[in-house]
Amino acid sequence: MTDQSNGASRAPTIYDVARVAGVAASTVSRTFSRPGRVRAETAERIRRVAVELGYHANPIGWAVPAGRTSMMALVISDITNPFSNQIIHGAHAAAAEAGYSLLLADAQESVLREREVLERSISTVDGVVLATSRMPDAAIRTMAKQRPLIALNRAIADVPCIVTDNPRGMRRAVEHLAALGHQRIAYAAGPEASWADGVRWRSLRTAATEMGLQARRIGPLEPTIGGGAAAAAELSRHPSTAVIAYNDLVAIGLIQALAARGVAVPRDVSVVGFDNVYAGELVTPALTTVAAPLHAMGLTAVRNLLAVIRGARPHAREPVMLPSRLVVRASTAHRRRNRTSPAWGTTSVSGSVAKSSRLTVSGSR
Amino acid sequence: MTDQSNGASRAPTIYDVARVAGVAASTVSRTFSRPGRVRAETAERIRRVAVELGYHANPIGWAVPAGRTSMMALVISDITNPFSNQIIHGAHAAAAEAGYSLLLADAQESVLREREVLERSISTVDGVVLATSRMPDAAIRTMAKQRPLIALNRAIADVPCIVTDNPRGMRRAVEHLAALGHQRIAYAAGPEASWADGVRWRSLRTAATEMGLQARRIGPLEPTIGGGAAAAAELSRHPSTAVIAYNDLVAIGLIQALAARGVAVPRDVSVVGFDNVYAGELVTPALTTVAAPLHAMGLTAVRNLLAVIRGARPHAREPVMLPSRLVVRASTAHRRRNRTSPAWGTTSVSGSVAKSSRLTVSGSR
DNA sequence: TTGAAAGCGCTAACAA
DNA sequence: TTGTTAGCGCTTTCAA
Repeated sequence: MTDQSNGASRAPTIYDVARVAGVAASTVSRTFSRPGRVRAETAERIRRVAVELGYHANPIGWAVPAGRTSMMALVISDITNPFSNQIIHGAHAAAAEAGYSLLLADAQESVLREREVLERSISTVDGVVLATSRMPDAAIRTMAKQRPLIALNRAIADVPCIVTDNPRGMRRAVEHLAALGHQRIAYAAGPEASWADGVRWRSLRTAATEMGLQARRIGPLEPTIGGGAAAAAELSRHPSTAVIAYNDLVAIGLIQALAARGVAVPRDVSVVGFDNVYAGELVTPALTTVAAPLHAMGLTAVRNLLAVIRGARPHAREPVMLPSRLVVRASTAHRRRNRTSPAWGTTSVSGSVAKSSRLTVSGSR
Repeated sequence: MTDQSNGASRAPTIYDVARVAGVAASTVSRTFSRPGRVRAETAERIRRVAVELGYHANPIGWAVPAGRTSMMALVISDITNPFSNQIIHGAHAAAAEAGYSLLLADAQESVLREREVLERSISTVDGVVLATSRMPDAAIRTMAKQRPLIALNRAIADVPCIVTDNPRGMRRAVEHLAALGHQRIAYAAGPEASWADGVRWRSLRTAATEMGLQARRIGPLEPTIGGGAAAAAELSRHPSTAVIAYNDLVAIGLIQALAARGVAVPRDVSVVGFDNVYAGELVTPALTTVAAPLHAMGLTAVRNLLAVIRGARPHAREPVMLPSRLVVRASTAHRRRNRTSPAWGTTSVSGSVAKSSRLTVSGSR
């Protein structure tokens, strides 16, 4: 009554093929790994038997003697974030191109889980890309000792890193807002454990100071739509005419929540995001944002990791910095000069700029 | 001058620990795999040595005798599609919860690449979730013989499948449009290799016929924003007052392209999408869509796969069907009765419904 | 409670 | 060109 129909019967091994074909196991191995070193007829016979038996080389048997698995791990702080999508895509492309498989691990914005998934996967893979890590520097350094590791979107001494030029991007954003006449800029901050958040806030303060503007900080916030909504509440209490958000999601959430309160973007407030997430083009008003080359970052991280795996010495001294640029769309506009503070709480619609946010306001009342 | 600072020195093995601790390798193994079968003192000593040496069990050594790797592959037709995001998320959650790692493979909408990545990973993993596959049924069945496999979003005889209730979802959409007074519905079709596309189109035709409506098909289209734009061109030539799109991306692209031509949604045309992608809530007008429980699908697929891996007999007879529901938002509205065909090409704005799409129109002229 | 030995699927080194 | 042997890191008998 025993029923093995489940495919539970062991897959055929190299020995099965060898036996049926009447050759030594090593010959079978050679047939697949170095063809040419096997007589054509023999190879042919072996190949036929292999197909017949449904033999497929088992890479894990191969990985033991080789000491490497041709897999790399991509540990990412939050898969849900649209931010992740393009990074994953770029990383996967570079990995596949090199014959590597990608082990994906989601940390769900939790340091604990990040460490868990990292520890589980690190010994299986030849290397690790750690994207937007929330772990402390020391923990990351420890991991980096075990396996080749590259940190993405984070700078850590003695660990090869890839970051975007946040300071320059932030400066561009501030210059843009200054040119539009804004004098006080609020920063809707991200998670405290975020390295990028720290850099962005410091860069904003520096740039603002140099240009004679005022900067203040709201948060920390969840790096999500919900976080943006929370920022709106805070912003209502202490208005600003311009806000730079930790990321696009926060910016979008902020715009929506502001709209629900009758505050229109960009009429009353200008909003700038970070990351240039796909949805940012789609929303109304389209989001002005500091674009990070997400796809390129994933790509570069994996390529550099491969180089390290193959024995290159990472120049851990200073992080590889990828350029970022300001994408100006519709969520920023001239500060209105007819009032000193924006029309918080009023619902009057007038002026030409106002038209372009009319919908959002009327739609949510 | 040889410099091994690269961490290239082999990681410590169970034998290293055994030697230093002065015990047999099997004792070290036991210490970690079945504590309790080792004397407390000995175990303690071994553990201390392990930490000291920085020993970490190598799962690939473990996988050889065990014959399983505690990894599963998720092969997905297109990572770029926001659709994928939530599926991946659900799948990862279920896998992690069971102590499994997830090997992610992107097919980039190419049958060829799909087969490649699948073949590369299939023998490494204990099972495969094949999401939105574009491969022919026969090829999938062949793969399913090699390893436990579950198809997501696709029904294949003799292969365990998980699908959403497309017919019911489509019927809801049609009923909704009929109730709004629409009599001709255009379907903006997806890729020809897409199983879901076939089901959706057939369901639309059936539902339309039963309700005495007319249905026609535009496409095939790329399942992207660009595909939606292409549909807009076609739609201009043969107007309809209502369109159901293969997915949300097509719907969004269509709405945008229509707006660029001065056709407003939902004033002139009502548009319904499929999938309930995140961005659908964010766009203007917010998208009416047939929601698939994407996260639940990823979750269910992995859980069922785990069951099969553990020896359960999959009930391959009929696919597991997850419910879908219609999410009504702002991209659908009553058909305007003051004209027989919509105001294609005109730019007049009037009526209360019109207001809610004013922006899109004015913004893009 | 511990040790010795064999074996998982594969490759590499050496012999024939 | 092919076969034999040893070994990758680990677990699992079987003895002691």
